Amino acid sequence: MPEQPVRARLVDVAEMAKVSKATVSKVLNGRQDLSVRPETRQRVQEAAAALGYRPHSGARALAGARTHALALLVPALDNPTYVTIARGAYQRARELGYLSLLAEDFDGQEADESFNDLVQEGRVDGLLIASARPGHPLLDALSRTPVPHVFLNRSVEGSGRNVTMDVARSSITALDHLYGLGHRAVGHIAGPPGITPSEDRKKAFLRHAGELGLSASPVASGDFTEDGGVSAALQLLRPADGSTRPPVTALYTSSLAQAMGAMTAVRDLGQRIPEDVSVVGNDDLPVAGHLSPPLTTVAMPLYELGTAAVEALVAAIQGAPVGDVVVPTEPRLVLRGSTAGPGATP
Amino acid sequence: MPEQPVRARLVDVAEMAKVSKATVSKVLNGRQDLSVRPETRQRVQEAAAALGYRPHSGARALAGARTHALALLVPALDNPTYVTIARGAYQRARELGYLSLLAEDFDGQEADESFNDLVQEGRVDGLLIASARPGHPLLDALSRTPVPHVFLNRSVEGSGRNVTMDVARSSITALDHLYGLGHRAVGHIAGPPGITPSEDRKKAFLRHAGELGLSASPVASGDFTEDGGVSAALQLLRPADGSTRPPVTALYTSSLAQAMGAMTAVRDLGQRIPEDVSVVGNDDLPVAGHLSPPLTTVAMPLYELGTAAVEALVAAIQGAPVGDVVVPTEPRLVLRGSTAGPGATP
DNA sequence: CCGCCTGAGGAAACCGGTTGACTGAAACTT
DNA sequence: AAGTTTCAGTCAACCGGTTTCCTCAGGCGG
Repeated sequence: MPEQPVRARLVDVAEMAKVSKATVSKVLNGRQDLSVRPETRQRVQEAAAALGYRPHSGARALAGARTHALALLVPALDNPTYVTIARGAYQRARELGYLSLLAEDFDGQEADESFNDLVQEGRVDGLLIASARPGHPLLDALSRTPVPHVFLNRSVEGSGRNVTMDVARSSITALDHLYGLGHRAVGHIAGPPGITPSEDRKKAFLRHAGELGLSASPVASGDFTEDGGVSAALQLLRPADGSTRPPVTALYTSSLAQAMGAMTAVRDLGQRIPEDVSVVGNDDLPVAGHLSPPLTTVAMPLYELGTAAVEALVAAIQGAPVGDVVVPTEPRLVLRGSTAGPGATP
Repeated sequence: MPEQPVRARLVDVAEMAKVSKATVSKVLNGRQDLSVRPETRQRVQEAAAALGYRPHSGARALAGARTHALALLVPALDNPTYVTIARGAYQRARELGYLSLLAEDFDGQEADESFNDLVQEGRVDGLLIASARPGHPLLDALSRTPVPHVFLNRSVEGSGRNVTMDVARSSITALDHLYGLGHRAVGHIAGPPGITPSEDRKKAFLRHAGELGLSASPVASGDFTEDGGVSAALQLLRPADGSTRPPVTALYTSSLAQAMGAMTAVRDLGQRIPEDVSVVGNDDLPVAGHLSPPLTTVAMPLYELGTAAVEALVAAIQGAPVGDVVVPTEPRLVLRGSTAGPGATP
């Protein structure tokens, strides 16, 4: 017969420590509004530990306290960028006594589902939203049923609760590197219109291209996927009439997947990387080192973005005023084999 | 002042429909132990819809009913294999009235955390475990505090609750393809020892290699990562003393990442793909099409694995006897550019 | 006409915590 | 010595559902 080591409850701890439920609750939650003798406090803590006591999340949530859970909404989990962010969020949440759940929000389609399941059913205390874009159904739901939240990576203008990285700086870093190698005609593969970090990266790219006096700095947009990278790259690399060589000697892409697509496109056009065309990707992830050639990237502080977003959200839940946050860590160039001077010999 | 459109509660619905809480609860949960007039039923349903009523998950959980949530524990989220599985699980869970949460369990390190946060705190009704391996701390926790669960992909011998795919068939599919192209010396890159699907794939590989009478069928193990693929490939490709050519003309890998690593290794040895060495990967995912050359893979029914696991778990939660399940969908070869006959001309 | 059954729904206990109001004893004032 | 604080904790209501046991009204058979 399977023994039933029933979960220890608050009363069990109380009984064992010879105090009341109230005292146990207050001690374990570290509340100040109660004075306890150190020895009592210790008895309670020992009893809780001995019984392996874990408060029932439903009961806590019900009693008006919080669930101590957050949810991170990402647009696509097969984009490892978000996995890194999620790890940072999970870890930091844990340190702050929260559990971070992960939900995929395929560009808005599942937003209402998630919102209902997680917020309306009272499973979480707040949302980390990485899937925002203009007109996203979530924005609507949030205005109808307010719940603590922050936007990360993709910001929402005027929300006053954006947690972002210095994406402008990433364009500058990439461009400076390519310029230093001698490139004077550089193309940029941007993300879909309306997605903030992508727009910002693009603006910074164009501005800095102007500052450096590049002879050409065309931009093409595409999804953050491999396919998006392929088609955008083909636009940028198509030789001008009468020429046989691509109009740019280097590409800087908005995502890692786009960089992979761009590399495919370059090769399909019979060009070599990096001899004919250099490629720099955005976001450094393990795969980058395993492409051929290994991809030079701009490493963004993704993990820190996750931790910073959690910190901001938890502060908001605890009543602090929110505000826009920019993760202080600077983008960093990771030099690999996909970049070289224009016309380099193999 | 921000209006507070307080969540509708059960009583609100009851009031609006002019019935009692009990009736609303029973109607909405579709219980049979109550007879209601169709018109009453309808009034209740309309009221619930009008108020946008969603039951508070904590309250439900407390009241002894279930949380209607499951958790899927995967060993690594940056492995897109698990993302596909997770999507299948999420979708099917939803259809069955459950919410599927996702938790990363870095090969056991976070298992206890997750178990405590999710199971002990009563957040979920059951676990989908994709991160099992011999000696995993979770197995221990499960025996101490029983909770409905199934193992997927990585099975646990003797548990009688394994949901798996026909991995043996995947080896056969890959090998038949390579054999058909003329390969007689094929190497296999397996996963770490002790991980069931990897062991099974390896055994099937060796058995079928024997059946086909291959002249060589060496196996090397490595992590499921790119690096694991590189080092295993280097072992398999090292020319025998006195030879200048690799001892095998094709490689079949246990994961997609390993295949990417293998491709890197092949190139680093100055060999061409597929002219000198063909490569077949396991699991078909979008990236496979964007490598150079595009990777031939054996597509496994990952999504279906997720759905099947959820079905098994939900059945278990509802008291049905569990049992081992093999997803019926067969592995399928996805032909791309990384395979050709041995010694093919470019 | 009375008792019994059945259909439709209601009353209230309960799940496991949290929380603000309250109490008894000891210590301190005046 | 009596009143007032402070300390250390307790009491009991409450959160929002679910579930078991009832009740009530009407129909039916005898």
